[in-house]
Amino acid sequence: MENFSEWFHDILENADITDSRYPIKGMAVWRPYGFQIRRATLNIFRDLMDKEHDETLFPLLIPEAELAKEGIHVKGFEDEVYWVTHGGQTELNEKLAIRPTSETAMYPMFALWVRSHIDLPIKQYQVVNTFRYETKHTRPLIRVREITTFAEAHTVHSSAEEAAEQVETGIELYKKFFDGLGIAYLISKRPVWDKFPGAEYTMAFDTIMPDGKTLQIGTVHNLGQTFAHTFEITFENKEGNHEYAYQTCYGISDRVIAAAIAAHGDEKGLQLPPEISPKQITIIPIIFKDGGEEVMAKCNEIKEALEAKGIRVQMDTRDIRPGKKFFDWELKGTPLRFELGPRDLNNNVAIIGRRDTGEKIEISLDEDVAEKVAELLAEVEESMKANSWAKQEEKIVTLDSLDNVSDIVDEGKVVKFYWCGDEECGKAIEEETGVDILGINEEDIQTDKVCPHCGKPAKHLALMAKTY
RNA sequence: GGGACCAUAGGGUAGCUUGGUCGAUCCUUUGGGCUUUGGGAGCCUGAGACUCCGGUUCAAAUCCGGGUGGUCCCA
Repeated sequence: MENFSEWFHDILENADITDSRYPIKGMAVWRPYGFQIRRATLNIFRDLMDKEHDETLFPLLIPEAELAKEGIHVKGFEDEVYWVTHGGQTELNEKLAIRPTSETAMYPMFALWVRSHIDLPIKQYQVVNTFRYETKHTRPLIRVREITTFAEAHTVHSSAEEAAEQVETGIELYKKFFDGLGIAYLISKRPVWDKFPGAEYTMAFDTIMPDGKTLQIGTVHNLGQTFAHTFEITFENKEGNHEYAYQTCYGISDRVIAAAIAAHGDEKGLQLPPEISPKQITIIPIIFKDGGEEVMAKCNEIKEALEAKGIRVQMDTRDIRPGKKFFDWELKGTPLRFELGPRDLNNNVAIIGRRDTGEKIEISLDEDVAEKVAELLAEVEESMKANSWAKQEEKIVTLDSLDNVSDIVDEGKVVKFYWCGDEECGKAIEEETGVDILGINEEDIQTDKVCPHCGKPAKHLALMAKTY
């Protein structure tokens, strides 16, 4: 994968995931195959979220007055908001913003819903599309003007402690989610100058793309009482006093799918973790002029046995040569392939091919094929995950000096270094090296090391990288 | 925020410098037909493009201006 950008662009097109030729910059069509991947991904996500939250749906449009209420927040988004100004030919009295994110849509409602500590906590999420007028060059799934899959959770609590705990819960949820997709990640606390506009602090998940640039794939924000003050979200506590609520919010987006594609893909194409692959195994009957019926009959029997076990299976009966089918399904990333031809039938065996290792495994037809496939799927999943983490490990270097950091990052590395944590020092580092500080990877560490930039005692282990 | 480059069938390209030979090249894709089928099949026969608007000119895929879209670099 010499040129990741090019590879990524081609794979979206060739594997029928999205079509970015839609005539609006930064907006693309989810094609059926891609949509199935997206749906499977969301199914996993919803299963996780539903244990902790209620799913809701808020309107797409936000009155200008609400959006403008929270000054710091609006400043972070004002240059990228789309506005609805007309209804038909009539100019609206008040402009309506198309949500860039939903805090200002949700929180006025939270203010109505929260009266007493009994009403707390509120934990809700929604999966919606959001719009941002990106001015930088857009990239499908990574930097888009319509984020088609914006999964945002918002919580309200009666104490700062509880909100802080919720941040940890959010992090744990996302860990499980990314683990399920076999995506390796780095967790860091974003520098103060890079936190979510209006948040007290931001915890972020980044994954390292094949070219060494990092991609932010999830964030968890502790909002403190900032928005509660702005939107008057107050509750009566047990003592009968009115108090401002504490909030968190956290979200993931289309980028998760980009990360899954990038984490596992190779020269042959896509490689999907069994969890999100629309089909987990493809049966390819090898048919000659004679003896086709027996092969088909056996394939159908196997298909039913696999379905009975809850395995997502398809049979490719197209009238083309088997080799073409192999290439097609390797490109589309199906984890396993099942081949059966007359020769196999005579020997009472079949071949299972693994997409991840390329291995061809001969199995006896007397075996419990469905059981064997289920085992293999589990193995593939584990091995893809391990592989992804191993690749990430190779790309991280720990440095004592930042002298060559720019060159090292250009070689596709992510840098760990001991840092004092000071804002001015951090900004100076970014300025002088041209590399971003992702954030603090490990806090309050005990070390004799000093900050390589300012020489003060190091307090944290921080991460630096080129970012998407 | 600043800059560079690019736009030809569904995808990838040749042609543009020096306007006419373009009725536009090749690969892929694709409809129909026959033979095939254990790693991208072969033959026959069809289909499919000069990004948009304006300008220069006897003549524009080719030159000029702008729009839109794309790619990349720097902050």
